[in-house]
Amino acid sequence: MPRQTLYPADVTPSTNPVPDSAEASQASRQAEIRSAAKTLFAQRGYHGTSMKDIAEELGIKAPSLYNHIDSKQTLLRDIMFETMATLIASQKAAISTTKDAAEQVRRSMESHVRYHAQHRRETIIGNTEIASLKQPYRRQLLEARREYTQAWEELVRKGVENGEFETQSIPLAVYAMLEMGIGVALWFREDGPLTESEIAYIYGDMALKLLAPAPGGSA
Amino acid sequence: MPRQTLYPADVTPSTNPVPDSAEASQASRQAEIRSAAKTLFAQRGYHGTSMKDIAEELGIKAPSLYNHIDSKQTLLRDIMFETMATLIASQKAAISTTKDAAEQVRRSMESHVRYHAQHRRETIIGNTEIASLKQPYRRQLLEARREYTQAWEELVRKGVENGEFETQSIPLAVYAMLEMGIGVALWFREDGPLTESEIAYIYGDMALKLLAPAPGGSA
DNA sequence: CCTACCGATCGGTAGG
DNA sequence: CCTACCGATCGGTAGG
Repeated sequence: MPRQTLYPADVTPSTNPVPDSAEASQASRQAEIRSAAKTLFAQRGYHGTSMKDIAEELGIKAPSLYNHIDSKQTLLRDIMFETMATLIASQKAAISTTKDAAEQVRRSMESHVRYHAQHRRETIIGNTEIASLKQPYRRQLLEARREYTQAWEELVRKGVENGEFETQSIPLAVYAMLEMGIGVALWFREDGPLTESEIAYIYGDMALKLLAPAPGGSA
Repeated sequence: MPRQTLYPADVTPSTNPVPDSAEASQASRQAEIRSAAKTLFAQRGYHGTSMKDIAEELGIKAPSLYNHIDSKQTLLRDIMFETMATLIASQKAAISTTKDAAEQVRRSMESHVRYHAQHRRETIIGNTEIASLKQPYRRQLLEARREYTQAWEELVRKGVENGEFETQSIPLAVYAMLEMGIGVALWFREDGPLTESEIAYIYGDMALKLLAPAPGGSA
């Protein structure tokens, strides 16, 4: 929807493997705008960032942005939806290669933590700017979040039913695990004392400890 | 600093146990403004809320607010600092009544969760509007946060040293515990399926599970 | 507590 | 991609 091409969506010229240069530069300019917006929205907030700020980041004037995007609001919307879609897809990929609940939780947590370590700007925007997203987009985004949470709850429920896990509350355990992983985005530094992989592993371990059955057993 | 009285700070008339009515209504009006600001900042964000919005909540015009407050920025600052001070004080109170590390962690977590369940607006503002806080206040607030985090780390370190706890990383375990408790503010509802006390207890348990030594022992 | 008002800035459009 | 410009709104002040 945000992408402007010379063709309507149903007549995309799929025969040309190399996009013509006008189209390519349009797309790359959009990517540059989106990246500048991510940096500034994360730093100053949506309402704290002006279109002029974004334009200056690219060395152009604010009105020129509108040759590439529809509005400030669609810029925010596209950033937030892309983020949720990527997160959901990465979890699906992570759990597809095993059937064991504990292993699925470990891989989900590692994927979750890696995503948030790699997408710090997007995470900050996602946590901070939900209120800045107008309807119906806000509702739709919360639905996408709900979908993600529910996938986690089903995973944990499966493990509880087969005795691998034990918890006083499945939803609370899931909220706790998701929230602690999101928090990684707030402090992770690529040049920090721990690598992304080390952190992902430790968080995977913590998730399993949270769900571990009591030593004595419950039966 | 935000409080306006008829007297300079060093000649407050402490002999009068009942504040005179002008002073009292000044103070209560300030409290009303701060409460309206908390609600709106949490809902729409700092930059998304205008002084006119806040004034309308009280049925007055925007310029009248300036009889009670210095600026929009000091309003935000006071909200955020009050929040951190309360949180730190409540943890100190929570750990003062026992010396056992596990029990201190449990009580800290319960206190942490209760605070965030009870102060949802303040938590949202605290997580969302750090960037809106100008220097030197932003720096000072982050220092206060650091103080809180360090108190937790010392608690956990003590438990690790005496063998009550086991973790691959003290700071990561602390970040995880703090973040999961903060998250309670995002979904807690007073009329929800679990009471604040039930949630606090479950989170206390989760904190201890996170720090539990492996069943086999490490020595 | 109000009205009247300030300069600054906002997102966005027109038109080239 | 630009300049010129729009109406709207912002935080805050003056003065009563």
